Amino acid sequence: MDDRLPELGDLEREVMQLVWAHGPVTAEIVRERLSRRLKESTVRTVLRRLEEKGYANHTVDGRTYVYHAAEERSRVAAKAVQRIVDWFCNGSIEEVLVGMVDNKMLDQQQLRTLADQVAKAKRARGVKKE
Amino acid sequence: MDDRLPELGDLEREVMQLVWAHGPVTAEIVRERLSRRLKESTVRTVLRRLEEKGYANHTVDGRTYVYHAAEERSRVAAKAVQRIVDWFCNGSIEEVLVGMVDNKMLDQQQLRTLADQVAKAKRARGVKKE
DNA sequence: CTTGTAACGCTACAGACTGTCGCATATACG
DNA sequence: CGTATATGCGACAGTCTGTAGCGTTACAAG
Repeated sequence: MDDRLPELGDLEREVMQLVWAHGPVTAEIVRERLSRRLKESTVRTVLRRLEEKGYANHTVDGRTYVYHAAEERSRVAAKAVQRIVDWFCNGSIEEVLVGMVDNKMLDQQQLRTLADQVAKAKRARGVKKE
Repeated sequence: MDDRLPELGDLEREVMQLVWAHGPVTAEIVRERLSRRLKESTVRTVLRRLEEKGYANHTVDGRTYVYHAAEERSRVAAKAVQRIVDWFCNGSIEEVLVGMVDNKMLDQQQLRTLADQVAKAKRARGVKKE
Protein backbone atom coordinates (compact mmCIF):
# COMPACT_ATOMS: atom_id res chain seq x y z
CA MET A 1 0.00 0.00 0.00
CA ASP A 2 2.91 2.29 0.56
CA ASP A 3 5.00 0.95 -2.30
CA ARG A 4 7.85 3.28 -3.09
CA LEU A 5 7.52 4.28 -6.71
CA PRO A 6 10.88 4.70 -8.45
CA GLU A 7 11.75 8.20 -9.51
CA LEU A 8 11.11 9.45 -13.02
CA GLY A 9 13.33 11.03 -15.63
CA ASP A 10 12.30 14.24 -17.37
CA LEU A 11 10.74 12.59 -20.37
CA GLU A 12 9.01 9.98 -18.29
CA ARG A 13 7.53 12.67 -16.13
CA GLU A 14 6.34 14.64 -19.13
CA VAL A 15 4.64 11.57 -20.49
CA MET A 16 2.95 10.86 -17.18
CA GLN A 17 1.66 14.42 -17.16
CA LEU A 18 -0.04 13.69 -20.45
CA VAL A 19 -1.50 10.45 -19.23
CA TRP A 20 -2.92 12.24 -16.23
CA ALA A 21 -4.11 15.20 -18.23
CA HIS A 22 -5.79 13.49 -21.18
CA GLY A 23 -7.20 10.38 -19.56
CA PRO A 24 -6.31 7.01 -21.12
CA VAL A 25 -4.01 7.44 -24.08
CA THR A 26 -2.30 5.48 -26.83
CA ALA A 27 1.36 5.78 -27.71
CA GLU A 28 0.37 7.71 -30.81
CA ILE A 29 -1.65 10.26 -28.85
CA VAL A 30 1.20 10.78 -26.45
CA ARG A 31 3.59 11.20 -29.32
CA GLU A 32 1.47 13.92 -30.85
CA ARG A 33 0.94 15.89 -27.67
CA LEU A 34 4.55 15.64 -26.62
CA SER A 35 6.64 18.79 -26.87
CA ARG A 36 9.63 17.04 -28.39
CA ARG A 37 9.16 15.20 -31.69
CA LEU A 38 10.10 11.61 -31.03
CA LYS A 39 9.87 8.29 -32.81
CA GLU A 40 7.01 6.03 -31.86
CA SER A 41 9.33 3.37 -30.56
CA THR A 42 10.76 5.89 -28.14
CA VAL A 43 7.38 6.78 -26.82
CA ARG A 44 6.42 3.17 -26.47
CA THR A 45 9.57 2.36 -24.59
CA VAL A 46 8.86 5.15 -22.15
CA LEU A 47 5.29 3.99 -21.72
CA ARG A 48 6.45 0.47 -21.09
CA ARG A 49 8.98 1.57 -18.51
CA LEU A 50 6.35 3.69 -16.86
CA GLU A 51 4.28 0.57 -16.55
CA GLU A 52 7.20 -1.44 -15.19
CA LYS A 53 7.74 1.25 -12.60
CA GLY A 54 4.15 1.00 -11.52
CA TYR A 55 3.00 4.39 -12.69
CA ALA A 56 0.73 3.12 -15.43
CA ASN A 57 -1.38 0.21 -16.60
CA HIS A 58 -2.56 -0.69 -20.02
CA THR A 59 -5.58 -2.33 -21.49
CA VAL A 60 -5.87 -3.59 -25.04
CA ASP A 61 -8.33 -2.16 -27.54
CA GLY A 62 -8.18 -4.20 -30.72
CA ARG A 63 -4.45 -4.32 -31.24
CA THR A 64 -3.79 -1.01 -29.63
CA TYR A 65 -2.49 -0.48 -26.11
CA VAL A 66 -4.32 2.08 -24.08
CA TYR A 67 -2.46 3.41 -21.09
CA HIS A 68 -4.07 4.51 -17.86
CA ALA A 69 -2.50 6.12 -14.85
CA ALA A 70 -2.11 3.50 -12.14
CA GLU A 71 -2.40 6.06 -9.40
CA GLU A 72 -3.88 9.47 -9.11
CA ARG A 73 -1.58 12.35 -9.64
CA SER A 74 -2.21 13.82 -6.24
CA ARG A 75 -1.51 10.49 -4.64
CA VAL A 76 1.82 10.15 -6.38
CA ALA A 77 2.70 13.68 -5.41
CA ALA A 78 1.77 12.97 -1.84
CA LYS A 79 4.01 9.93 -1.77
CA ALA A 80 6.86 11.86 -3.26
CA VAL A 81 6.45 14.46 -0.58
CA GLN A 82 6.28 11.78 2.05
CA ARG A 83 9.61 10.50 0.89
CA ILE A 84 11.14 13.94 1.10
CA VAL A 85 9.79 14.26 4.58
CA ASP A 86 11.24 10.94 5.63
CA TRP A 87 14.63 11.75 4.21
CA PHE A 88 15.11 15.26 5.41
CA CYS A 89 12.90 15.71 8.40
CA ASN A 90 12.72 12.45 10.31
CA GLY A 91 9.17 12.16 9.15
CA SER A 92 8.06 15.46 10.58
CA ILE A 93 5.73 17.01 8.06
CA GLU A 94 5.45 20.00 10.31
CA GLU A 95 9.08 20.81 9.77
CA VAL A 96 8.63 20.84 6.03
CA LEU A 97 5.58 23.02 6.16
CA VAL A 98 7.34 25.42 8.47
CA GLY A 99 10.24 25.42 6.05
CA MET A 100 7.89 26.26 3.23
CA VAL A 101 6.47 29.14 5.14
CA ASP A 102 9.97 30.34 5.97
CA ASN A 103 10.75 30.07 2.32
CA LYS A 104 7.80 32.17 1.34
CA MET A 105 6.31 29.34 -0.65
CA LEU A 106 3.31 29.37 1.56
CA ASP A 107 1.98 31.84 4.07
CA GLN A 108 -0.17 31.25 7.15
CA GLN A 109 -3.13 32.73 5.37
CA GLN A 110 -2.85 30.05 2.72
CA LEU A 111 -2.20 27.37 5.28
CA ARG A 112 -5.28 28.27 7.22
CA THR A 113 -7.47 28.46 4.15
CA LEU A 114 -6.05 25.13 3.26
CA ALA A 115 -6.96 23.56 6.54
CA ASP A 116 -10.52 24.64 5.98
CA GLN A 117 -10.64 23.43 2.41
CA VAL A 118 -9.28 20.11 3.45
CA ALA A 119 -11.71 19.80 6.29
CA LYS A 120 -14.56 20.56 3.95
CA ALA A 121 -13.35 18.22 1.25
CA LYS A 122 -12.95 15.45 3.73
CA ARG A 123 -16.37 15.99 5.17
CA ALA A 124 -17.94 15.96 1.72
CA ARG A 125 -16.15 12.85 0.65
CA GLY A 126 -15.46 11.12 3.90
CA VAL A 127 -18.98 9.87 4.12
CA LYS A 128 -19.04 7.91 0.93
CA LYS A 129 -15.47 6.69 1.10
CA GLU A 130 -15.34 5.68 4.70
CA MET B 1 17.43 32.63 -4.70
CA ASP B 2 15.39 29.78 -6.03
CA ASP B 3 18.33 27.78 -7.32
CA ARG B 4 17.34 24.24 -8.12
CA LEU B 5 19.59 21.97 -6.14
CA PRO B 6 20.46 18.75 -7.98
CA GLU B 7 19.11 15.57 -6.50
CA LEU B 8 21.17 13.40 -4.18
CA GLY B 9 22.09 9.74 -4.22
CA ASP B 10 21.62 7.57 -1.15
CA LEU B 11 25.12 7.97 0.18
CA GLU B 12 25.18 11.67 -0.54
CA ARG B 13 21.95 12.08 1.36
CA GLU B 14 23.25 10.09 4.30
CA VAL B 15 26.32 12.27 4.47
CA MET B 16 24.25 15.44 4.33
CA GLN B 17 22.19 14.12 7.22
CA LEU B 18 25.37 13.91 9.24
CA VAL B 19 26.46 17.37 8.26
CA TRP B 20 23.11 18.70 9.37
CA ALA B 21 23.01 16.65 12.52
CA HIS B 22 26.53 17.18 13.88
CA GLY B 23 27.23 20.74 12.82
CA PRO B 24 30.43 21.41 10.87
CA VAL B 25 32.35 18.21 10.24
CA THR B 26 35.55 16.91 8.77
CA ALA B 27 35.82 14.04 6.32
CA GLU B 28 37.17 11.91 9.14
CA ILE B 29 34.24 12.62 11.42
CA VAL B 30 31.79 11.79 8.68
CA ARG B 31 33.64 8.60 7.97
CA GLU B 32 33.37 7.48 11.56
CA ARG B 33 29.71 8.28 11.96
CA LEU B 34 28.74 6.74 8.67
CA SER B 35 26.89 3.45 8.76
CA ARG B 36 28.92 1.88 5.98
CA ARG B 37 32.65 1.57 6.44
CA LEU B 38 34.24 3.49 3.61
CA LYS B 39 37.66 4.71 2.60
CA GLU B 40 38.51 8.30 3.38
CA SER B 41 38.91 9.14 -0.25
CA THR B 42 35.37 7.98 -0.85
CA VAL B 43 34.03 10.21 1.85
CA ARG B 44 36.02 13.14 0.57
CA THR B 45 34.75 12.63 -2.93
CA VAL B 46 31.20 12.66 -1.71
CA LEU B 47 31.82 15.77 0.35
CA ARG B 48 33.37 17.50 -2.63
CA ARG B 49 30.45 16.59 -4.87
CA LEU B 50 28.07 17.81 -2.22
CA GLU B 51 29.88 21.11 -2.35
CA GLU B 52 29.78 21.23 -6.15
CA LYS B 53 26.06 20.62 -5.99
CA GLY B 54 25.64 23.52 -3.65
CA TYR B 55 24.61 21.59 -0.57
CA ALA B 56 27.72 22.33 1.43
CA ASN B 57 30.57 24.77 1.93
CA HIS B 58 33.93 24.25 3.50
CA THR B 59 36.32 26.36 5.46
CA VAL B 60 39.91 25.49 6.18
CA ASP B 61 41.20 24.86 9.67
CA GLY B 62 44.96 24.38 9.51
CA ARG B 63 45.18 21.88 6.69
CA THR B 64 41.85 20.31 7.39
CA TYR B 65 38.65 21.00 5.52
CA VAL B 66 35.62 21.61 7.66
CA TYR B 67 32.30 21.20 5.92
CA HIS B 68 29.19 23.19 6.73
CA ALA B 69 25.70 22.81 5.35
CA ALA B 70 25.11 25.54 2.79
CA GLU B 71 21.42 25.59 3.47
CA GLU B 72 19.23 24.61 6.34
CA ARG B 73 17.72 21.19 6.22
CA SER B 74 14.19 22.46 6.36
CA ARG B 75 14.91 24.84 3.53
CA VAL B 76 16.24 22.10 1.32
CA ALA B 77 13.27 19.96 2.15
CA ALA B 78 10.95 22.80 1.30
CA LYS B 79 12.60 23.27 -2.06
CA ALA B 80 12.38 19.59 -2.80
CA VAL B 81 8.71 19.70 -2.01
CA GLN B 82 8.31 22.76 -4.14
CA ARG B 83 9.76 20.87 -7.05
CA ILE B 84 7.38 17.99 -6.53
CA VAL B 85 4.55 20.45 -6.47
CA ASP B 86 5.65 22.07 -9.69
CA TRP B 87 6.04 18.77 -11.45
CA PHE B 88 2.90 17.02 -10.40
CA CYS B 89 0.43 19.67 -9.45
CA ASN B 90 0.95 22.70 -11.62
CA GLY B 91 2.30 24.49 -8.61
CA SER B 92 -0.76 23.95 -6.48
CA ILE B 93 0.42 23.18 -3.00
CA GLU B 94 -3.17 22.75 -1.98
CA GLU B 95 -3.51 19.75 -4.23
CA VAL B 96 -0.56 18.05 -2.62
CA LEU B 97 -1.75 18.73 0.87
CA VAL B 98 -5.17 17.43 -0.01
CA GLY B 99 -3.50 14.37 -1.49
CA MET B 100 -1.62 13.86 1.73
CA VAL B 101 -4.76 14.04 3.73
CA ASP B 102 -6.42 11.60 1.36
CA ASN B 103 -3.45 9.36 1.82
CA LYS B 104 -3.72 9.45 5.57
CA MET B 105 -0.32 11.04 5.88
CA LEU B 106 -1.82 14.03 7.51
CA ASP B 107 -5.20 14.72 9.06
CA GLN B 108 -7.07 18.02 9.42
CA GLN B 109 -6.33 18.04 13.11
CA GLN B 110 -2.63 18.06 12.34
CA LEU B 111 -3.05 20.60 9.60
CA ARG B 112 -4.87 22.97 11.85
CA THR B 113 -2.41 22.60 14.70
CA LEU B 114 0.22 23.23 12.12
CA ALA B 115 -1.32 26.44 10.95
CA ASP B 116 -1.26 27.67 14.51
CA GLN B 117 2.30 26.59 15.16
CA VAL B 118 3.42 28.28 12.02
CA ALA B 119 1.60 31.44 12.84
CA LYS B 120 3.18 31.48 16.25
CA ALA B 121 6.64 30.70 14.98
CA LYS B 122 6.39 33.39 12.39
CA ARG B 123 5.22 35.94 14.91
CA ALA B 124 8.04 35.06 17.28
CA ARG B 125 10.68 35.24 14.63
CA GLY B 126 9.15 37.61 12.14
CA VAL B 127 9.96 40.61 14.25
CA LYS B 128 13.67 40.12 14.42
CA LYS B 129 14.10 38.79 10.89
CA GLU B 130 11.88 41.18 9.04
C1' DC C 1 67.11 21.02 4.61
C1' DT C 2 65.21 16.28 4.23
C1' DT C 3 61.76 13.16 5.02
C1' DG C 4 57.62 10.97 7.07
C1' DT C 5 52.81 11.73 7.60
C1' DA C 6 48.43 13.37 7.10
C1' DA C 7 44.89 15.74 4.26
C1' DC C 8 43.72 17.01 -0.31
C1' DG C 9 42.09 16.86 -5.11
C1' DC C 10 42.07 14.35 -9.42
C1' DT C 11 41.09 10.49 -12.28
C1' DA C 12 39.09 6.24 -12.92
C1' DC C 13 35.86 2.72 -13.33
C1' DA C 14 31.96 -0.25 -13.06
C1' DG C 15 26.94 -0.46 -12.55
C1' DA C 16 22.37 1.73 -12.96
C1' DC C 17 19.24 4.74 -15.10
C1' DT C 18 17.56 7.45 -19.13
C1' DG C 19 16.73 9.08 -23.66
C1' DT C 20 16.48 7.36 -28.31
C1' DC C 21 15.90 4.09 -31.72
C1' DG C 22 16.13 0.11 -35.25
C1' DC C 23 14.35 -4.15 -36.05
C1' DA C 24 12.14 -8.66 -35.92
C1' DT C 25 7.50 -10.18 -34.96
C1' DA C 26 2.66 -10.63 -34.62
C1' DT C 27 -2.01 -9.63 -36.17
C1' DA C 28 -6.21 -7.51 -38.35
C1' DC C 29 -7.94 -6.61 -43.03
C1' DG C 30 -8.72 -6.87 -47.76
C1' DC D 1 -2.12 -14.99 -48.21
C1' DG D 2 0.21 -10.45 -48.34
C1' DT D 3 0.51 -5.68 -46.64
C1' DA D 4 0.29 -2.40 -43.20
C1' DT D 5 0.53 -1.37 -38.54
C1' DA D 6 1.18 -1.84 -33.55
C1' DT D 7 4.07 -4.29 -30.33
C1' DG D 8 8.05 -5.72 -27.60
C1' DC D 9 12.94 -6.43 -27.30
C1' DG D 10 17.64 -5.33 -27.57
C1' DA D 11 21.00 -1.90 -28.09
C1' DC D 12 23.82 2.09 -27.44
C1' DA D 13 25.60 6.34 -25.77
C1' DG D 14 25.56 9.77 -22.06
C1' DT D 15 25.14 10.78 -17.20
C1' DC D 16 25.03 9.98 -12.34
C1' DT D 17 26.63 7.53 -8.25
C1' DG D 18 29.34 4.68 -5.28
C1' DT D 19 33.89 3.48 -4.36
C1' DA D 20 38.65 3.96 -4.34
C1' DG D 21 43.84 4.38 -5.78
C1' DC D 22 47.39 7.73 -6.38
C1' DG D 23 50.24 11.60 -6.89
C1' DT D 24 50.87 16.08 -4.52
C1' DT D 25 51.50 19.30 -0.95
C1' DA D 26 52.24 21.17 3.52
C1' DC D 27 53.60 20.86 8.30
C1' DA D 28 56.48 18.73 11.95
C1' DA D 29 60.42 16.29 13.63
C1' DG D 30 65.14 15.08 13.01
